Parts: sequence; C-alpha cells; structure tokens
Amino acid sequence: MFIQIEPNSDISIYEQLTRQIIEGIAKGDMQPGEILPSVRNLAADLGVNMHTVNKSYHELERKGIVVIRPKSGAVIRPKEERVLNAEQLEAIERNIKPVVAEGMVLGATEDQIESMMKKVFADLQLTTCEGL
Amino acid sequence: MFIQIEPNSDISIYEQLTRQIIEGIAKGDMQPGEILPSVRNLAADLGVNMHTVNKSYHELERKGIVVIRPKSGAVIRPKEERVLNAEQLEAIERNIKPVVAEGMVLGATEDQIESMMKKVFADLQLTTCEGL
DNA sequence: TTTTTTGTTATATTGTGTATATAACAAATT
DNA sequence: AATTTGTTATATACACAATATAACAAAAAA
Repeated sequence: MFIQIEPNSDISIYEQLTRQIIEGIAKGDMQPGEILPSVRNLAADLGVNMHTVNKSYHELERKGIVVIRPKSGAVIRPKEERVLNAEQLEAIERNIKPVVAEGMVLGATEDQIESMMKKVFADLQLTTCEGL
Repeated sequence: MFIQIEPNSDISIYEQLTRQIIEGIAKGDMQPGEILPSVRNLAADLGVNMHTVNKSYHELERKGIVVIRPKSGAVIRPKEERVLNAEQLEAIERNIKPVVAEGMVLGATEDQIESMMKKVFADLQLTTCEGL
C-alpha cells in the first residue's frame, strides 16, 4: 500500500489513514475481499502506534467499508454487500452539505462544483475499470 | 439568526456554528455586507462562551467569508469580492475528495452523488433568488 | 502440536484541542 | 462621557489523539 502520513497535519493520523485507505479502495489499489495489513505491520511500516491503526480500522468498520474478523484481520467488504441503505445515504448527504455550502458562499457556481466533483470522481475511478 | 447548537454532537461547537453561519449566508438569511452579531451577544443567545463564538468568526475570516474589522465587528464579504482564487478552489476540491471517495466505496454511483449534490444545492439556494 | 501472529483489553502518560471563566485593555460606537 | 466592541491574557476542566507497555486468548502458520 502507498500511504503517506503527515505528522504535522491538522487532520489526525487515524483520520488521514482512514481516508487514504478509502481512496485506495476507490482507486482499486485494494480489491474487495482482500485483508488489510495487520495493525502491527502497518503501524511499523508507517512509524505510528498500533492503536492508531486499530482505531482507523474500526472507523472503517463503523462506516461499513470493512468487516473485522476477531483475531484474524479486517476484510474489505465485497461489492455485492455494498448496497446503500438509507442511513448511509443520509451520512453521505450530511457530509456533502457543508462542503457545497462553503463552495457556494465562496462564489462557486453549481457547474463549477459539479465539474470538480466529476474530476475527483474520474481521478479515483481511473484504475478501477468498472466495466471489465 | 436561527442557530441551534447541539452540545453533545461529535462536531465541536465552534465548527457547528461556523457551518450554520455559512449555510445561513448561502440561503440568503444573512446578506453580504451585513455585520454578524457581536461575539458577546451571540454567545449569550446560544448559551456558549464568548471565545467559542470568536473562534468561529476567525475561522470564517480564514475561509475568506467575512472580514473582521477590529473592535467593530465581522462583516460578510460582498458578492463582488467573492472571486474564487486558486487556493480556494483547491480547498473546495480537498474537501470534496474524501466525501466522494467514501460515497463511491459505499457503492454510490456518480449519478447518485451528483443528484445528491444538486439536491443540497437547490435546498440552499431556494431562498436566495439569484436573478432578482 | 508447538510457535508465531493476531486482534483485544488494560493501564498509564504526554500532548493538543475544546470550552469555559474571569479580567483587563484600548479602540470604536453610541 | 458612557457603553460596546474585539483583543489579549491567564487559568481550569475535560475530552481526544497518540504513544508505550503488557498481558491474554484465539487464529494462523510452522
């Protein structure tokens, strides 16, 4: 995995880790069904504490992205299981709202925000090759 | 102003305040050029500390949404001054990225995310009446 | 079946950020 | 002249982030 932690970021380490793992899955760097590195191994690789990685994995489980098998590992949920329920849809909308509002107030048009979204979407899905 | 603070939220008070002020401006509840309530008044209204409100106002200034005139007040920047610079565009994109990535991994399609964005956009711009 | 690795749990410490409280200051406003 | 304003300073309490160490029991590997 290609994860880069910035210790002096205003984003906490476990949050940086969580985001980068999510982006990694989105990009296809990590396939559904795969097991994430053990908390001890990844912690050693990144030079952070075991518990910080563990916290990130549990955050991913809370979001419904991985399933933690006790004493075994964190498995990326297969695509079949990724059916958006109402709760998750609301969570996404709750996340989008402040971002869009801030963009609007700063003077961005709907088109600008939409094209930004599409750009991000395209960047992430570049290596996924959905249709194959 | 119609601001509601949830003390037991996982979002900090000054962050809740910042978001709701931004949404208020987006909706048109507060017009550009208007002066935000004094930190002491708003703090008293909401039942929070003066410094918490002050922190929120400075966060709004950092984002480029208000201008603080020392010993006077925080003024909502007029629309004419709202020209998105490169830095702000990057900030918006940086905010959008993790939200879109999470949505994708949870199984949302580009269309789903796009329509969610448009819904949020429409809700916020409902009372703005741009063209009048 | 040993040995190793695994996540889990517990305790403790350090540092940072949030939020509050109180007070005083000087400039702006009334 | 009196009040209100943001600013600055100090102090306290609390929660969270991150680390360190240790021990445990189950899973995986030898």
